[in-house]
Amino acid sequence: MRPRNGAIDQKARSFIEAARRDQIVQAAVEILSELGYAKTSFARIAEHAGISAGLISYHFDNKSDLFQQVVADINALMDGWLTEHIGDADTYREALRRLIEGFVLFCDSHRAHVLALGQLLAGVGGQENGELVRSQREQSVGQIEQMLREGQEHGEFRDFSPRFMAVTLLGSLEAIPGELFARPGTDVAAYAKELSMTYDLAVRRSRLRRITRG
Amino acid sequence: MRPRNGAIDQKARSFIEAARRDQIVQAAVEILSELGYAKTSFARIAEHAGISAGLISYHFDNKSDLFQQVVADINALMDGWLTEHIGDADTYREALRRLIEGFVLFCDSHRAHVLALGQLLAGVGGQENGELVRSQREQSVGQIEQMLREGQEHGEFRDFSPRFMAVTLLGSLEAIPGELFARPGTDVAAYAKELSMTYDLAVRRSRLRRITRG
DNA sequence: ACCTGAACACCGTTCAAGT
DNA sequence: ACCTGAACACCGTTCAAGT
Repeated sequence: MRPRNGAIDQKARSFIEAARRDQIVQAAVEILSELGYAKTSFARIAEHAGISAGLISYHFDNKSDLFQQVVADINALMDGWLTEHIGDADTYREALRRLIEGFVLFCDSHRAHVLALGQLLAGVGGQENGELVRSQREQSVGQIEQMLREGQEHGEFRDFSPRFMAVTLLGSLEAIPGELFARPGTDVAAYAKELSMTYDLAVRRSRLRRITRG
Repeated sequence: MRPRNGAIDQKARSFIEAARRDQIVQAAVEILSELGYAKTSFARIAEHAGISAGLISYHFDNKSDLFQQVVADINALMDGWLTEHIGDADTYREALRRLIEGFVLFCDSHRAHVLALGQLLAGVGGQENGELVRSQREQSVGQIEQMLREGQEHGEFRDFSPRFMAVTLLGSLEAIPGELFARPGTDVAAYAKELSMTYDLAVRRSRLRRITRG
């Protein structure tokens, strides 16, 4: 029958199927970033990719399935970028700095991807629509949360709710694509420095209580 | 002391037209918050309001016009709430604290409104779609930016780009509705305290340099 | 297996027609 | 002025039919 399409678990796909899915996702990213969510349709994606609209439905269960794959692919790209950027930081404080500055640089150098992602992350109200999108976001929160918690356990960060701080930081990060779009001339390096410094001030132990170190 | 909230250019409207528009906006808020953006259609809004779908098009130029009115109305509601909550704060530091905690409380006590807003703020990529939505956001950024700049001029805050910090803070604030939706049992009062403390740490002058204080 | 194009139900918008 | 319901072009999805 038809290929099983569940977005997340990588089912074994034929060479041509994998290629088609990549092609469609790529076209979706470009249309989303150029025309925005409202004007993004299967017809336009298909036209841009030089295929029929029906073929998209053949390779993806539905619109939501396609968009979830888009989000997953961009997240994977970003994850690789950030992992490489964080590298072997000696301290959690340094890792946090690199995470933040790395994210800003990623936004700057992948504007189309990050704009498309912004179009899709949207809200969290729709129940069935963004099920997997929400779980992707939950994963991002979880990764940041864990880094913050470990930093606390190593005595580098002050006492705060890691969950709360992860949500707060992620909010600040997700505001960046919109800002770069609204003000394309933004000094990205300066923005990155300001953001990492701001969160360094927000999470560090107070001077008075910082006794032990290293 | 607060900037005027230009709540959309109020065209002279008849009593019945104003009532209909309010009714339609109200229905849109409920459908958006309950079903999410994807499932929100004129047909469903009209059914929920007990009118024909054509009547919505009669009172609003188009879908975008309706949604912009929804955003404007919710923003006006929030603006009133925050203005009252900030009140006559003695210092900018205190005003910032009240702004942040007031916003968290607003999100908690107006979940439907704030969820609907989250569905609409979405991305910034679509060119014609969210024109006024973007300008509303720009206005929010501008108001926060001005408060931060004045706080700097009064020597209460450290040296940072007010524009950058406003965008960063607004990002953290806009992450709240999603978090309250994802974790309805969140301790809202504690969240508010953590957030205001976090930004207090982020913007205050360093202990060493804080000499004068009026 | 892979892909197209027609068919279907639904969408936002328009508009002739009613009050 | 206010409102309806039919008509229109477009949407996502399905599916018979082609390779």
